[in-house]
Amino acid sequence: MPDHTRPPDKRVTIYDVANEADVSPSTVSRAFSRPSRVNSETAERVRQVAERLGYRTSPLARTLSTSRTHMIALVIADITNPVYAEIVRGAQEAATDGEYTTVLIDAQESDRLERVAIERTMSTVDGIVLASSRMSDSAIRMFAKQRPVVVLNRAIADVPCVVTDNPRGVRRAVEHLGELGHDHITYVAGPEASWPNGIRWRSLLEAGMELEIKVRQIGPFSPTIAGGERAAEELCARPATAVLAFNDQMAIGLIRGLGQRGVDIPGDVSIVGFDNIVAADIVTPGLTTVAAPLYAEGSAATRHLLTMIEGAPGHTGRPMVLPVRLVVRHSTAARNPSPGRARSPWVRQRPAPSPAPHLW
Amino acid sequence: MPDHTRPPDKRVTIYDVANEADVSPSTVSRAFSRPSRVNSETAERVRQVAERLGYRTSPLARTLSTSRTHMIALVIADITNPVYAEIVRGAQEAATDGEYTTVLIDAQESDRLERVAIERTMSTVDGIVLASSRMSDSAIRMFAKQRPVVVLNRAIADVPCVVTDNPRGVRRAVEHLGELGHDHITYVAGPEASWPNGIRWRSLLEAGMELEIKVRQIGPFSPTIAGGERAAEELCARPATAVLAFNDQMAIGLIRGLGQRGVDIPGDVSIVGFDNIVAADIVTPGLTTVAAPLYAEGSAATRHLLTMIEGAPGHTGRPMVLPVRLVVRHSTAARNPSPGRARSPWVRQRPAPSPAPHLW
DNA sequence: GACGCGACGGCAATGGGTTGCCATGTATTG
DNA sequence: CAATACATGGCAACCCATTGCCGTCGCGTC
Repeated sequence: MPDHTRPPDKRVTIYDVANEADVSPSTVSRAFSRPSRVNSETAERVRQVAERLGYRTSPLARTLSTSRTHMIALVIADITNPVYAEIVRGAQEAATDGEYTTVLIDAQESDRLERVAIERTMSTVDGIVLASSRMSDSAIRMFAKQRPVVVLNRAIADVPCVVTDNPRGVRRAVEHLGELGHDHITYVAGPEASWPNGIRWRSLLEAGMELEIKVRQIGPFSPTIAGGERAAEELCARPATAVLAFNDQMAIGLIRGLGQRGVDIPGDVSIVGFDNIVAADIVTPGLTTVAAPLYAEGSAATRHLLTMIEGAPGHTGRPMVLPVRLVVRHSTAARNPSPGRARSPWVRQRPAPSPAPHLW
Repeated sequence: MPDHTRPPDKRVTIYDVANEADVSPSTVSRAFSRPSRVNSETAERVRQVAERLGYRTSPLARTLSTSRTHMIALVIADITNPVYAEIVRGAQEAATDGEYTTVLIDAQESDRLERVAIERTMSTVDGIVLASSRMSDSAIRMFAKQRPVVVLNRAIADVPCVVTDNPRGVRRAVEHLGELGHDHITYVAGPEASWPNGIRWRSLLEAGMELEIKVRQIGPFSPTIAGGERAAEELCARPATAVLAFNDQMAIGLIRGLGQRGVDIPGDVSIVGFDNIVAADIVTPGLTTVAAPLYAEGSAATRHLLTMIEGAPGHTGRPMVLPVRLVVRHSTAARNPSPGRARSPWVRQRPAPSPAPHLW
């Protein structure tokens, strides 16, 4: 007789194992979830039987009684933005290490979409990482009341946060531009709902003050390549020699938009971005940018979330801040002495070439 | 007396509602999940009471009795590859429309990681979309036996598949290169475990046969920019005038790698990629590439999966094939008549510049 | 008036672990 | 040797909604 396993249409439960191993179901349960609570020999026997029967613990059933789903939600502002790829990786890794599964939510830059998606998912997850949330502080706090929440790239009182050192990043960028002779920097703003956008601008104000460099802001624009291209248009109306863009995608849009209008980069304008996405190394000229430890952001935030889920207080004091560094490439150069065209640095204005073929 | 809701530490269940509305729990349950099965007035009353008490149906408990989690897994080969962004979006949208939640799994180009992640998650989801799986056919079939599975970018007998029209895409690329005077095309291969890699090569063989263009293959290389750069090295040893790369990332790596070695693109070599990722429009020169309807891929696969979950047979006949188109940019040009340097088209070989600053 | 049928709603089992509490037996301590 | 402590394992309640099955009741029909 080959094997007398039970009818294959029925899944194996702790009761089956219990019968077979001659113990009670609770012992089987404990053998897996709290081995210390049961005699090691018994535990071993149970494990053997379970193995033989092909028993797999049902996470769903476990969930019902423990009300832990062992899932966390990772909410990102825009999956199309490559910055998030590494963040997601970092988060996944940390989650997997902790035996948690990650549900990814793409908010598509919409605070409404973000909110409804979270509402829909919240009851199914043990905690939430909000990466670059576009929601209001109060909305976030409301969620934080119902589930452990860690916020990434944003500082909110009373909610645990992980941020990068924006002030320092801006400072380094400004110093760099200052050393190149620029005495005026234009900030190309991203979404108003974006916290980094605000702090970058404020940091720029401050750094400008200290280093005696004038600053101004244009925007807001959408934090995409297209947004950067639109910013390029506007920039033409109010030329600048040095630009700090909210992020790399906008910076790349600027490079393209300005390039199409015959503006030389970095000859006429120096451009600095944020994030150091892969494409920053691909554009011509290579983009000088403030790099953040993306992977570390994702994993730090997630690890912190997991400790909160396990019951830790979730220290809400100062946000955890991660270091940044300036990556210098070729989109920044010494300020053009602009011989004789002080008022309007960009005199030549060749017609834009036919628009590039476009995406689906 | 302000309000006499039950102690706030306890969540509201159907039993609470049942008590309050003076019906049995089953009626409450039915009032929500099968309104037709209960008197409309009763249903309305129940709904009112539920509303007043702030009752929220617990998806977890529902899951246990229906054994439907209303979640699906979306497995992608590499979240770092921008192609997947749109696929994920399409899938999310379709899933959300069907009231399903998506669990994203990044396989990091590893078939082992892919398998263990799926094993870990399988019992928690109602179905799986496998986008560009790196697993073996048999592994996939095994999963398909346990849960509904739809495979994207790959054709496997007996498993529902969604693919893009690779043969046609390759054909168009070859025609394009042929028209430009190229009579020899080098295919730069991606991962051997990648199904599109295989079919693209076979399609190239076929198209070359018909159009009397010689073809050869080098590789495999990793399907990344770095992989393309390595391919560039190897390509230097065996020069070509026209290259078809497995995907855009490799094509971009080729452009950079060859460029650093002084090879002119498209003057000396024409390059065609696959996928039409955003960066294809950003490199210099713009990359000619075969574009696929990524969003549609994701949503089609997911919608099909959902119908299977709802009990549909999951037609496993021919795979569903989505159209592609060739996007011509500036990385392809008429074949250089190569005056006097027929044997070795790339004579000038300037020293590579210092390596670009690198990522974190 | 007897019978049949459909609408409505309740009972109780089900899904599969988890865990507080108690009982038993063995080991340690004074 | 009595008394207390600890290690083990079982009992049964619990998590919360779903659903097959049955009873009741009102209405229409022959």
